[in-house]
Amino acid sequence: MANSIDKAEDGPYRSDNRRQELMASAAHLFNQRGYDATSMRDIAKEAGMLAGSMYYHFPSKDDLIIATYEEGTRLITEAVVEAIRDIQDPWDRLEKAAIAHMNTLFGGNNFSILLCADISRTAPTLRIRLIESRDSYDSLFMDLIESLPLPADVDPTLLRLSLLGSLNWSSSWYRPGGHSPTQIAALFVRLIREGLSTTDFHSTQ
Amino acid sequence: MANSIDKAEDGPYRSDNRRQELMASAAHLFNQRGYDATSMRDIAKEAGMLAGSMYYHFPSKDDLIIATYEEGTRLITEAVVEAIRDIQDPWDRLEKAAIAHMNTLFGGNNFSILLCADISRTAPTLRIRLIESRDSYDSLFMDLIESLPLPADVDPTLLRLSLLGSLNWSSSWYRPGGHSPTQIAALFVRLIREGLSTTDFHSTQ
DNA sequence: ACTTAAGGACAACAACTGTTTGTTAGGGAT
DNA sequence: ATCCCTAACAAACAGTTGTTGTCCTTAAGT
Repeated sequence: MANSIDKAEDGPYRSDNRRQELMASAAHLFNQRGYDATSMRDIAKEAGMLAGSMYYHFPSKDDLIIATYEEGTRLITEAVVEAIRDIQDPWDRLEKAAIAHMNTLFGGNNFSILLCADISRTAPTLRIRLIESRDSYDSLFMDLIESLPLPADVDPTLLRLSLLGSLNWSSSWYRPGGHSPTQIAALFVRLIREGLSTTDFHSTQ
Repeated sequence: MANSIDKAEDGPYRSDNRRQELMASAAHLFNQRGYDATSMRDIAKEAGMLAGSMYYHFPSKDDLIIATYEEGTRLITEAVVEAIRDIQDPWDRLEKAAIAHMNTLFGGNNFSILLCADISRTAPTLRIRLIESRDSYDSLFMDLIESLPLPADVDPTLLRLSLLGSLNWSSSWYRPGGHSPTQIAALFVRLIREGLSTTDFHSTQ
């Protein structure tokens, strides 16, 4: 299951092709230092090759960035879709989705968490491609939220932005050892579902 | 009121000192392109001087970054403190604080919105200084949240992170013309206060 | 065993990075 | 009228950036 990732397209590849390792190294460093602060030489060094050699696999740094980012959306989309497959209740679906979202972000895969980085300050050409990729994932949450029984005066888009804001912002403060990703996601969904009113109406569960 | 900003410390300055313009140009570009993608020459050009000349005002790029960032925390702290001064009710105080927060972010000052940029991927030396500055602002919200009547099973820290996550994430999607900063802030506070339960218990106000 | 292309090493590129240097025009106080 | 210091210019610094071309090695197909 590890040797067919992302070679969906075509072409003959040798068994010692290191495209995957390259992407993993890139994702790791992008997370650690950000896109700009990570040089092609840094990535190559971590992957055990020279900078110029990477241009066999990726025509430019931007293409490498896009590839890792899209791998991130692919993985997290897969996880969320799987998590809500058999759930019917709209609120439950949202909760399971949020939990899968968080567990994927902090579950060891270095790709999905790239989605949490703010891309609004990157170069326009690159940004457009990344936004495109993320939008397809966001629409998944949009559907979940529009399935909720909402008060008429609440904009579902604003609601999605609030939830995803809370969840994604966690990438800047989450550290293993405290609350688990599952706990965090469950609380954040509970917040927008029940609020914090201590009137005893909602103190159960 | 515009000529005494940030010259609180000491020293004789000439009336044509352009430190302020320099900081404004820097903040503008930092917001637009991010720290790394903004070169000293870019900033100097926007301010109408040469790169080397900036080193009279700031000993390094990091110092310039820190100065603009701290100006941002100063301004937003001022706005929030002012907004909650005469409010007593804990929930009202939180709401007014969130509203002041958002209005300052998008109110035209180019400094405060720097607080919304994710700094977890910047160079460690710089990051420490920025975190220090932001923590002092965050503690303001921590106090507001700890004053709320909270259920025992809700971690106030997690609550603060959820709210500030929602609010700050808006810097990546907010555009004038849609919902106002005030509306957005009010909704986000209402969410964690009442939730979205459509059981009619909380549909008043 | 031979051929071919995949995969990568290596060196060099021009452009750009933050920073430093030496120097100078001019405002402010004496 | 003098002198100091602010504020900026202009040019250069050494290092790093993404990228490219050329060359070599090696795995796979026949």
